[in-house]
Amino acid sequence: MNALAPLSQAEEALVVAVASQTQTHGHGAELCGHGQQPARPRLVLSGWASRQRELPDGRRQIFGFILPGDTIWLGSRPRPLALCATVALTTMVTADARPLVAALATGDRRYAGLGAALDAASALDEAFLLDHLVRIGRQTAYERTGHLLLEMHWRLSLAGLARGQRFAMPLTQETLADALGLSVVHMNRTLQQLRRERLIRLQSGEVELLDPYTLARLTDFTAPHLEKVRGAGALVEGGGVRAELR
Amino acid sequence: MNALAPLSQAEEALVVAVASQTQTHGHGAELCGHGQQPARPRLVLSGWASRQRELPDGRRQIFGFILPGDTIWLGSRPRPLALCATVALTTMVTADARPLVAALATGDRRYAGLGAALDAASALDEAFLLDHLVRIGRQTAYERTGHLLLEMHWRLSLAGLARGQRFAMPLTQETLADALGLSVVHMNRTLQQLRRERLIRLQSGEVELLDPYTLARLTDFTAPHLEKVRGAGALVEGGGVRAELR
DNA sequence: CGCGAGCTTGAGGCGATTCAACTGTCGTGG
DNA sequence: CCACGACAGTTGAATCGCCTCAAGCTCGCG
Repeated sequence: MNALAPLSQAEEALVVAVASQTQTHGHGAELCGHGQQPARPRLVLSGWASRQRELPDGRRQIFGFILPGDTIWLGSRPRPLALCATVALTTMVTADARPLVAALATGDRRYAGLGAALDAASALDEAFLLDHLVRIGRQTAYERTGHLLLEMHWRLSLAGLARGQRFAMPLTQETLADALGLSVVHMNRTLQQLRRERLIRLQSGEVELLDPYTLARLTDFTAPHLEKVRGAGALVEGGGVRAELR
Repeated sequence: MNALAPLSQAEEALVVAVASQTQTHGHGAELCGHGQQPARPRLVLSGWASRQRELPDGRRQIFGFILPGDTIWLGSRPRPLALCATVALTTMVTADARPLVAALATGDRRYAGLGAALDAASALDEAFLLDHLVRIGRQTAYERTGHLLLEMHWRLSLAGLARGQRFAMPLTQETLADALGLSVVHMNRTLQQLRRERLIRLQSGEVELLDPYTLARLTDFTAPHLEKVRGAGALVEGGGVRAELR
């Protein structure tokens, strides 16, 4: 989170304090039903979730993934993306984030960094949504898949959860397919093609990008511009204090 | 706009005043380049625009359409959707909306309705983005097309720009195709199928929904819930004072 | 050991794309 | 007044990307 805006000591302390009050969600648990407000705002400490919608006949579209370090339902106002069905894809550990909301609500300027970080996160969410639309609307299965993997790597790197070009990716091919608008079978074949061309390694829930630059060129991937997302304010890259996420 | 939140007389007066200072944009004009801030916030009085992104090889994805009554770049903070390339699809007339921004910036409670309407509009924008993702990711060409037409009708009705089941739809099939992730040729054939099955009429820029209920069922369309979008505050449906848009 | 979930593979088919040509309707200018 | 080009829409034919159905595989786990 301090990669999105520099946090003061007071703010970091607050985050660490919040992280002591945890809750565990099993695989498949609904963190938020479609439409109604979720139980309470949460900070994700570990595990992956998806925001999604299902059609009456069973088709599913995943809007995006929630990764460790992300927040759920922490915006200043209700937003459709935050209100849609949110489902745990792995077992997850989350923390009750009400203290963060309370701190922000005071309007205390000591927590300005926190507010900036949340605004940046919300802007990033929206940017990912646009990328996702381009992927699904105008890219081939091959491009979509590579592009999504690069995005995941970028996000996890920002959160300090990637080791070089490798990262844990606990999603099934069915889940990836539902995110990318593909069938499971074609998802499988597409991943195999990426492996065959030595662009990725993928086994037992771990991805390695073997040639990220080529992959980025092939899939037209460019990393988000953090400066834009941060707005005019915070410009300093955050330090390394995120032990609470590991 | 007062369909999204009840506006006071002062607010309506402000909107009308703004609408006197107009500017005309030709077909194809860029209202906002990709990435950088647009010249200034604007209120659309007539004409359609699209928010879009283009890939280096020429493929184009349209994120959504901007209709008369919509605002451009009026949010409280920079948001990726508002920052992406915005192009006039017809000739447009827009008004300089800086007075509205100024009024909001005063924090004056007399302009609370205006703020609520803009928040609601922004939430609606995001909701449309999610619908768009489902369309493109998980619906057939036939479903996508019908669904989009229903959405357009709903939006135009809200703005008082539909006459019953009929409305002006000044988009080319190429534009529709780029929104729905289809080729022009297939867009054409899909529209013909909808006509053949007597679900729509479409000629010389005017659409008529011949059987909206069947169409909604076939395409899994449900109108947005205005109450949710409005937040807890404004609940009263707006009146009819929108002469400035006609 | 047997079961289930996820992954893999083949075969066949449909939906959507591409290429290419043709039509109709404008507005323009000779 | 008509020739002209530009543009949107339409149509046919061939092709391909992706889907569906179906079966077999692998692995972890009770």
